[in-house]
This record gives sequence, C-alpha cells and structure tokens, in this order.
Amino acid sequence: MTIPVPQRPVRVRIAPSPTGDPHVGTAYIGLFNAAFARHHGGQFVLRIEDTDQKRSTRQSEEAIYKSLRWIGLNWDEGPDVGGPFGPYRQSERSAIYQAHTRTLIDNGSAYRCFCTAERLEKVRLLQRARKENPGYDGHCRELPHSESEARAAAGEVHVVRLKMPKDGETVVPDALRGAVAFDNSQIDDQVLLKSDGLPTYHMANVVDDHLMQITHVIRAEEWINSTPKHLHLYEAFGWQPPVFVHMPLLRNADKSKISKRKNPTSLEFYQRSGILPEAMLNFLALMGYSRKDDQGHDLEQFDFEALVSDLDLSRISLGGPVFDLDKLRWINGMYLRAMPAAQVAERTFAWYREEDRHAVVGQLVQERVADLGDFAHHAGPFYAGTLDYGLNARYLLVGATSKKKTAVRLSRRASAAMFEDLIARLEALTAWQLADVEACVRAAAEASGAALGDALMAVRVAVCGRPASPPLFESMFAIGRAVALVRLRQAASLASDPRLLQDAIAHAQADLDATRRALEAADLAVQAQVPAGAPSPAP
RNA sequence: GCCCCGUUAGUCUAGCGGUCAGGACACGGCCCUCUCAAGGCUGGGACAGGAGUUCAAUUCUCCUACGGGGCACCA
Repeated sequence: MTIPVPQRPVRVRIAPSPTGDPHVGTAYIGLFNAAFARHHGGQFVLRIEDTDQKRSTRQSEEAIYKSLRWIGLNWDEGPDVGGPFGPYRQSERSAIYQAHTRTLIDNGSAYRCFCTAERLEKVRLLQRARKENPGYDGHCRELPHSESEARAAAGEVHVVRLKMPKDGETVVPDALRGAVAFDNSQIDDQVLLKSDGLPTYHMANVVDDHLMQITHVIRAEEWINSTPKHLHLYEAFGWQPPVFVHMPLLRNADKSKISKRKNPTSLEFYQRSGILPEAMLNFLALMGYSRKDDQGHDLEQFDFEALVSDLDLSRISLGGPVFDLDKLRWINGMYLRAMPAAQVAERTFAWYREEDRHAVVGQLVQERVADLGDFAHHAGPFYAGTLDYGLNARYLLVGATSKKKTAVRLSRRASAAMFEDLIARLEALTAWQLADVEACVRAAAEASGAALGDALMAVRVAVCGRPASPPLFESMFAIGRAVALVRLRQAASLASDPRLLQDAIAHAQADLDATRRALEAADLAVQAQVPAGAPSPAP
C-alpha cells in the first residue's frame, strides 16, 4: 500500500500537549512527520495543544522546544517561530473554536448538553451495573432549539456535543492498515466544547488541521479509535479530511504502552545521560522502520538525511516496538566510535559544558577534593543516567543500616512507598527549585515515619548511588529533575521487588567474595615462597 | 464488558506464494590482546495454534489464542 499524496503541498504536524517532561514518543512521531514533510518538500508544523488548562504549563512547552531541537528536529511553523497559519498555541485560538462550534450547532451537527458531572457519573454507574457500554445517554440530544438557545442565553453551564449517527458504520481509511470499520452505535456523542469554553482535543484538532491545511495526520495508534469522530466532524463542516497514518505505539519491555514508570521517557534524561542526539534519532527511526545496505542486509546506522531520501511510510511495521535501552546504548557507542578521535573528546567536553549544573557541582565537590583529579570521582553521579547500586542497594531499605537504637526500619514495601510518595511530590512541582526539592524530600521523609536521617540516606543512595555524597538536596537539585526521577523510580522498583533487590546485592557480594578469595590466595602464595628456616609469620 | 489494531528468536527487524527464513542488539564460544573495550570468526535461538485457498504457504482468507490500544468536560 502506498501513501496517497494529494496535489497540494504536503503539510504535516505534531501536536504535543505541554503537560510534562518532553516525551520520547513525541520525538518518535515528530521524526516521521518531519522526514515525511522533507521527503515531499512540504512543511512540518509544531502546534501546542494546551487546551487542558489544569495540566499545561509554559515550562513544559519550553522544554519540548528544547528537547526537539536537541534531537535535531526543526519545524517550519510553530508558536516560537511563527508562520502564516498562527497562532499555533490552541489556548490562543478559543474564538476560532467557538465560532466553529456555533456553526455546528446551527447546522444541526452538534448540540448543547446541560447535564451535570454528577448526572453523567450516575449514568455511567448505571450502565456499568447493567453491563452496557459506557457513554453519553443522549439526554440533551433532542432538546428543542429554542430551549437550548434560551438556557444558554440565560448563562446556564453547558458543553457542546457532536451528534453522532446512531446506526450505520464509519470507515476510517488508514494509510497503513487499509479500511478500518467502526459501528456508529459504538461511538459516543463526544464533547467538543468544554464548559470552560475551550475545545476538547477532537474539536481543536480537526479545526486546526483544516485551517492549517494539514494534508497528512501522522500520529500514534492510540488515536485510531477516535478517528470516526474526527471524520464526522470533517463531514459536518463539509471539509475534506486529511490522509490518516497511525503509527505503532512505543512499548515497555512488557509490551504495554511506553510509560515513565517502566522506562525513562523524558528526552532530557537521555540528553543528560550522554546519549548523542543523532544516535537517539537513529534509534527512534529503527522503531518500526528499516533500511537496507548494499548486501540487502538491514542497515543499522543512518542519519536523518538518509531517512528522508528513501522514506516510505507504508513500510512501517505495525507491531509495537519495545524500547530497548541496550540497543540505544549500542548505537550510541557506534556513533562515538565512528567519529574522529579528537571529536569524541570535543563532543564530551561540549556536553559537560552545555550542562547547567557546573556552578552547583563545583561548589558541592570543592570541599571534598584534594586535587583536580578527585573531581571526576565525586562528580560522577552528576553526569550520568541510571546507576548501578551494587552492594549499596541495601541502603534503599529505609533504616535497615541505621546504627541508632531507636531507628525505625521500614519494610521493602514501606521503603518503596516512600520513594513513590517522593516521586509524586517531585512530579507535582512546576519548577525545579532547590527549596522545593528540599521541601518534597523532607515531606516524604516525614510521611514515611522513619527518622529523617534514615530516610534521607535511602534517598541519597537512590539518587547518588552511594551512601557518601555531597549534601542531598543540593545534589538532587544539580542532578536535575529528569535524571533524579528516573533514579528514584529505579530505586522504587528495586525496593518493591525482592528478587531484583536480592539479585543486585548478591551480584555485588559475589564480586566482593571473589576479591577476598583472590587476596587470600595471594597471601598463601606469599607464605609458600617464604624460604625454609625463616621464622613463620605470626598466626 | 464492548470495539479496534497487532502477532517472524528475549529484543529491533528483512521477507511481500517456491528462501538453507537474512541482518542487528543481547547471550555463549574462539581469535586478537598487558587489562577492559572495540574488532573478527562462530554457536544456540523465530514464522502463536488450527482450518481453508493453492501444485506449493511465514507470505492470501477465516477461526482461536495471546499481546496491545480505545471506550473522559486528558490529550
């Protein structure tokens, strides 16, 4: 199957929601969008979907720009670079959506719904009890036009819903999967305009994609089920829908949709771990796509330009690819090895230099170094991704190694819960400020019920990998949100899984034992060489 | 529960009716080597199962199983 390309210029977009750390999934979809646009000489648009006022933040938006640029993606139009179809931030387009919603109400494709959240909740509960499909029951669907207008005019709180056909089916032409049919009876009367006057994803998406003249919607597979709604919106407006291409979802090792619980998903984490952006991009390209070398074998190494030149989206494989850190690291190493030697050092120093933590790290390490060479030892944890806890994993159990008689020793579960609590607190922070980080750690420590020092030790080892480190709060602050969170999640899963924890400790212990045996053997060897007649060493 | 998508080794993939089912990561062995890497060689390891179509199915169709996704005033 080939991807249809209309006569007009190809225009594609990514539409990330600025609600958290810049996600590898965004970069993944962005990569194929950007490559597709370039391949066809079209434009690649970045649109910010910040209609969820509760969760969207400006920091997150900035972080998205930074990370996408880091990985080498450039957009032709977007909130930060402008363009002829702006504004590119949905929160600045409310009037547009409201006007369009109005036309849908007027032409009978949508209707106002005055149902309260409580009523909807009740309906859902009832439906579940009766084992029916959850969905809106159509209570306000047939309200007379005059009543609807009057109640709205009176200022009654309401949403606007799409009037989906009750029967028949809607066929989604997916460029990779062919025709995908959905029974209309399965499809809910989707809310288009929320009671706060802002549109939902579905509405904003369709309106923007049309107004921005998007020709191909290349997005993640999780959207395929809502595409019938989008198709009906296009129809209701009398617009021509774009070509839909649903990409497979990146997966965790257990095949579930990739998540920060089970994988580092923040692009910042990879940047701070010393992954090269071109290696990351290459790795992402390999997820579902492949190219051939001269001998017809799979080609592992290629850059963006190469991807652009022979891109054929219809060759995307549809099984959800597992995000394999081992392979990422291998690719990264391959890139490093392929560089001129001088460049490796150059890139490394540049990477150190572009980091924002030097001042803090220098200060923290200063008191502990006797010579310049000591820096690397003490600063190690500040310039790394995940850590190997080894024998130190035992400190991850709160209080377990405490020398205080009164120490409160937390169970594995309770220790893991303390980490989870801390993670939740840190995730809730809108900015990464020293004082806030400290407050979070102190609060989590206190909530755990353990002595402050014991809880801090567990956090210290989780974040720094060692029981001896510069002051914890400053260290966490310098290590940064992305890396600190990944390490805490790693610690949490280690603490909650007895097998993992034991393995980690047993592994390190085995190394230690081997060393001890080697030393003993060496001692014996020395004794054996003692010449006859010499006094034997004291026992 | 209902709907949709998917299924080649632990993982990423090639394959598009006839192949010794190819490559890569990871894993094991050997070589190289002062160590560790890197590199070279090499080994084990896959078409989820069952029907059908066909002279011939990994490849086409259907069923089953398994995996995933969706069913919000989140995107």
